[in-house]
Amino acid sequence: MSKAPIAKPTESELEILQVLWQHGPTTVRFVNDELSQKREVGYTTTLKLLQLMLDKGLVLRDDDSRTHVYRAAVRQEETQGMLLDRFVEAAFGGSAMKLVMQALGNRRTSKEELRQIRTLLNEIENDKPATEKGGPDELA
Amino acid sequence: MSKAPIAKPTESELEILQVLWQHGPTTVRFVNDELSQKREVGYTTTLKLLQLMLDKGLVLRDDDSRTHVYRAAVRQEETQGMLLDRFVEAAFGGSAMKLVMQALGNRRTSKEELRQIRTLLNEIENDKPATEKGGPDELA
DNA sequence: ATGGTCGTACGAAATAAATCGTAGATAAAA
DNA sequence: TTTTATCTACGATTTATTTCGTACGACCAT
Repeated sequence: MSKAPIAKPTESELEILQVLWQHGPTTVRFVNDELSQKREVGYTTTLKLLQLMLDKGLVLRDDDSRTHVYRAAVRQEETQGMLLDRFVEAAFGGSAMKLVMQALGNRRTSKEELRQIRTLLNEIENDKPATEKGGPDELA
Repeated sequence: MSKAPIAKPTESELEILQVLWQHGPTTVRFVNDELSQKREVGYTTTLKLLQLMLDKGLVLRDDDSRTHVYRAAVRQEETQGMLLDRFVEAAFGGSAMKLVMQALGNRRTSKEELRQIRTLLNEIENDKPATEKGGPDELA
């Protein structure tokens, strides 16, 4: 199990990763179009970001054709978990509980969501392998 | 409505706020000592940070005596909530559910904590019925 | 008083992150 | 073929954040 020290993506990089996670391998143009729906971003800015991310190992690219195709090199869950750890530490003094309480307390949560959480709680309490880490390994 | 647009604290500023929230009004020296327990920080660095935070309105200070006393100007829950919103948006594409699931799933949570959450879930379900707010719904 | 300590103020350097302009190659259109 | 559009590379700038040096005044113990 190689635990490669994943670089922490910056906010902009995370935006890009979201696009790649959601849409799969794609071009700079596509990513830029996606980002542009939310805010104004120059094409070369997105390009530069992707190039930096390539250096950092956050993405991989296929440059067979002139128009390169980028894809995420880090898993969504893994990355989110890492960011969550840092965030909990930074904003909630390390208490994941407080975060959860706040997230649940100050938000409208649907019955269905509450049910899901109860189910999860049961799984955790029953020492179940709670998280199905399985999943197809289609990265890297 | 005094909805003063609270400035988003940076990571370092947040560290300082944590100290102020936890210990109440205190001096630069004390804050710096606290921070120094985790990592190396110069005294004037902490001082400068606090001065910048004063400008931003994140803290207030009593400079009656030579040794100034700083205190948080923003409330903990409010600030954490704001940061949480941003974080959920940036890292989890807006889905607080996913965040909670991940926070609960990937962590060893004590029985006591689980109990607290159940209690909270009950409160939410009874006291404050989940309001189906008509905002942009995230897919959970 | 006077030397040493502790405090604030503040400019500025060091670092990190995001943005953009321009050059040059390739492809597609006219 | 000439022109126009598209793409990558990459330096440079801008902006945000963090860090620190230095000056200088106040306090304290001798």
